[in-house]
Amino acid sequence: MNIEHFLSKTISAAVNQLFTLNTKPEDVILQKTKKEFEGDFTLVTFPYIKAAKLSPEKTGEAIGEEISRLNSDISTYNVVKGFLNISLSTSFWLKQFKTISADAHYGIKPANSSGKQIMLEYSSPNTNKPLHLGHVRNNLLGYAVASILKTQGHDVVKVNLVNDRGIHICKSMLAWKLFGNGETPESSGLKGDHLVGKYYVEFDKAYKKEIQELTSQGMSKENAEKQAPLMVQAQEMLLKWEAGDPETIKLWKMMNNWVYDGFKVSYQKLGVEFDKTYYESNTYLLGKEVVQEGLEKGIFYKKENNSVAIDLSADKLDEKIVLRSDGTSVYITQDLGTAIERFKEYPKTSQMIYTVGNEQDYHFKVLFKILEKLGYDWAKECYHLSYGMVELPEGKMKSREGTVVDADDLMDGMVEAAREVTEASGKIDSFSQEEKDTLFTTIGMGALKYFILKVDPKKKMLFDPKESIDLQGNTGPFIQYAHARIKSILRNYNKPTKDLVIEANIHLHEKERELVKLLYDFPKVLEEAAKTYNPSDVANYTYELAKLFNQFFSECPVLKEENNAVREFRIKLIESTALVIKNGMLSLGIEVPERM
RNA sequence: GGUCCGGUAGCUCAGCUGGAUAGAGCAGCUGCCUUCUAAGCAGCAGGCCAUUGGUUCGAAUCCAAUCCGGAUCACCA
Repeated sequence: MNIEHFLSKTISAAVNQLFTLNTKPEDVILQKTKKEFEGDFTLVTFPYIKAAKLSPEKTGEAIGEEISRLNSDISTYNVVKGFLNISLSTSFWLKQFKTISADAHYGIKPANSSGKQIMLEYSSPNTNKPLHLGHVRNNLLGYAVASILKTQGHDVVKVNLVNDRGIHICKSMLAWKLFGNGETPESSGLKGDHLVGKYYVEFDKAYKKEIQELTSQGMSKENAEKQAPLMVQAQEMLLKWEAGDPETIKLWKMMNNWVYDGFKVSYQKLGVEFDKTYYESNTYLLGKEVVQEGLEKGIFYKKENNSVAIDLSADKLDEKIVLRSDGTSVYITQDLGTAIERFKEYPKTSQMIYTVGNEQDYHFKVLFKILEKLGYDWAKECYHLSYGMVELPEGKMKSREGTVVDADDLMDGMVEAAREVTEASGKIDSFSQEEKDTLFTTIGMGALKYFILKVDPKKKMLFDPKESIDLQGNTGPFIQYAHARIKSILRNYNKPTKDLVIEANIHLHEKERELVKLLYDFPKVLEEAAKTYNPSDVANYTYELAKLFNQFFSECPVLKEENNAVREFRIKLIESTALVIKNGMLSLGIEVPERM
């Protein structure tokens, strides 16, 4: 039921006949007719005027006449300069809509029906600090892309790779040991991840002070950074950890568990989840065999100092070290090992997607290239879902310096803002307290999620904490509101809608026709978003649909419509609209309320 | 310096596989609630699409150069 395709066929047949051309249907470029003009689809006639030996207008007329003759679904056409605007008949659109409204899963393919399994990694936090706005973008983006891929029938395995080891955790541990006085989440009343983050900041403050003292004594900045007692101690702690020192491991486990307790709460508020969680403490040694394998295949080479490297200069990626001279792994070694391990663990997986910020673009180019050179055929299916940084008006966020927008604060603030607006409206006075709280969360989180997801992932985005996220206009709550309005009408109707018949001979209001046309686009939008890993397509589409519904709502009565056939069509129309809004939003990880 | 990404209304963003008069929202100004939810609708105002050249019947969109901003080029992760 691809309309463009069958129109293209008609058009190519027409131009081939008229102008003795050999155009294929896929060469015909159709676009949606702009709002200011009458029509459903537009053909630009310039490409044909040469063969036609006619003016653009006459060419358009000729094609229009011929396709109307060939295809009875084309009701009228008009020509404006070099543009042929084609209108399909109302009965044709109603036929399309009948199919749409009969499909309870319109646009959504059955679970696991594609036969393709995709592993998608996202979130991947460090355990030395709480989540901030940057992580929020990562989590929401990863979860949304996973959901969108699921609408295409793919089996998506969501994985988290927790960075639970390394020097940064040792910094928090050391600071807690030195300055913490045994403080715990219970004793401080702080959420575990926030408590650990507090000591990460403490470390940095004390460390900076040490550096300053040393440099004022005449030491170079570089040396001071290395020789500051705190840094030396942190390094020692890391060595102890790697050696399995019981006391260090005990401290590490305790503090990491505080963090996990905290993350659990944040993840739940964000509404994200994972099928599998990996920990770097288990994977950081992986990849050494891979290096051996690469050496044997001659893909890697040993340098004089015993480190192992690969030359990627032919691919414009320079030389890259894959093993240090002391034989230990670098970051990319782990990633190589982990990737290979995962494909062994999930043999059905044919693609791996990494949701990681664009500051690591280079890293992933190198990673995929090495995997390819090692001969893993799935390497070309690996994809770096690279997203832009979230910036504040004063620039990048820095955890160490505390210039971050905390994820928990942000979420709580949004829910609170939703509460204020909702209570002021007085529309939910009959709700129970529990229903109210759920609604505030739905709206507040809807606003936050939509705000982030409507922006093209590739682009960096700006967030100004002084200007709170809007609840009006192009926002999540605007879309949620349209859904709630429809549900309200359907509640008032209070009868089953299943047996309502869509009559073929009703006249369509302009907004009704637009709604049908826009609903028709939904499956393509999801498909495209899945193909390009871009939730913003779905977000923008859903907003367009909600806006169009609001226009329809103010111009067309539903329950008060006196003509039976029209009224019943409208009920079906808004029912499908609500379903598409809901499924569009759910594919972004955003809930829609029945009432608000 | 090399590579990559970006520069569209006062602000935040769409549009970028070339097509008609460049779109939304916010902020500002006007109207519209005794009628299915006004978190809404209708309207006004706001633009040398960074600059310059090129390709084309046609360029915000493609190409080149320049300017501005950011990222990256570790035996860090």
